[in-house]
Amino acid sequence: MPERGDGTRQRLLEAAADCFSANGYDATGVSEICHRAGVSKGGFYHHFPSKQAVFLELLEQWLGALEARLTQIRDESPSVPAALHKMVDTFDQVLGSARGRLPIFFEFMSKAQRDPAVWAATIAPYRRYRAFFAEMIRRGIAEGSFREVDAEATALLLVSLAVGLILQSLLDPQGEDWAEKAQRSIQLILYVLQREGA
Amino acid sequence: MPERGDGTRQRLLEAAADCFSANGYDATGVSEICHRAGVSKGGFYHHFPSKQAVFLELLEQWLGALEARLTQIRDESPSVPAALHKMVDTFDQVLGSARGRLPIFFEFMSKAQRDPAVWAATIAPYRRYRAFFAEMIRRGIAEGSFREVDAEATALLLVSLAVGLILQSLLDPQGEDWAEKAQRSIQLILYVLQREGA
DNA sequence: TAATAGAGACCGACTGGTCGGTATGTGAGA
DNA sequence: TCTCACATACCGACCAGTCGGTCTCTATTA
Repeated sequence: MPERGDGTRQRLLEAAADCFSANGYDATGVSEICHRAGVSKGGFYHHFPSKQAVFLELLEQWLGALEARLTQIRDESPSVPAALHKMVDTFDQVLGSARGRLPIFFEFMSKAQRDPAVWAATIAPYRRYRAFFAEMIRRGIAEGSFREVDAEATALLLVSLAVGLILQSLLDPQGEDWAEKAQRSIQLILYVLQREGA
Repeated sequence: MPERGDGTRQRLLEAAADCFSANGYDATGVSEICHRAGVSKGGFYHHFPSKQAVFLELLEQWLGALEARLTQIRDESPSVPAALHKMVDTFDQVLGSARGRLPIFFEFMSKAQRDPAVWAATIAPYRRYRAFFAEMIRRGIAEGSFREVDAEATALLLVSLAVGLILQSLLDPQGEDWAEKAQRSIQLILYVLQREGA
């Protein structure tokens, strides 16, 4: 049962996400968020202690959703390579559906450099991602899909590649078919992982 | 022959770079830059039309220097794989020496999303990087070091990897030995490129 | 059931301070 | 004396956060 103020709170969060995406954190005023949500300034500060609190909550939502999606794909896939491929397949979905929201990503990174609170909120899930993929690699080795590679190093490679691709696709959205590029790159990596090489 | 005001201008640029690195673009006030440079606000606006102009000039300097360094390494190396390895070797140098300055990187990206001027200044050199590496790959194929891969796709892979590694090393500086990780990753890629695989 | 008291939701004017940028002044060199 | 390189003082806009107050819903009591 939704509490009385939950709708307002949610509207504020969504409005904030829109504004931050469109204009960036610093350039977005609290009053702008309020206007968009149809809430007064007082209402805003009733629900959130500060502008940054909204920012952090959005960060948590976003990273959490991504992790949930990845976990879901992993659990639905028959094998580790299949799961990785599936993740790449949804790459452009992720990019497409959240296109407008992704620019906040940079904002997070940028802020994380300076603000310990943001840093903690960013680095923790990020390390979980690395651990998540390392675990996948280990599983792949166990199930016989992969050679006996260094799981941590390979996970780092995968995450780096993903991060780099996302970053570039953000920077230059219509420059390339990013999903296809991602597809190719991951295939190359998988090829190396799977083969019995020297 | 240095003009009368060149020293001041340079001091302003350096002060701005320091401030932007330490606190970010938005959080840095023009007066802060002026104070650090020992110049008045009038002096600042005598040399630069706006705060953004300084930002753009720094961006240009930074990207240009990186490109020059890469070109130098390429021209000094006996073969393409050697050049790539050398570039990776200097990876931690780049990270280390410019550690403090690199966070502006995010700022650039962040701003490039919204500001056409910054976008243009960012995307142009970035595309040159991709072309630069594609050309290197092609050269590697010509000299017999590499298999006949898709040069553009491989260049994208390399750049993505580099970007991803840089980004992560910025986010989590003392988490890993990033130079070594980079080393490993690039070796993996080179291994694939060089071998005569199926 | 009706009156009442209180708590949480929300309003919007206001504040204290900051910041980018400008207008004007000034001293030194040509 | 004229110009260039800078200094000083200042403006107007803006913005995060505050504060006193109102409205509405709910729980209690008579």
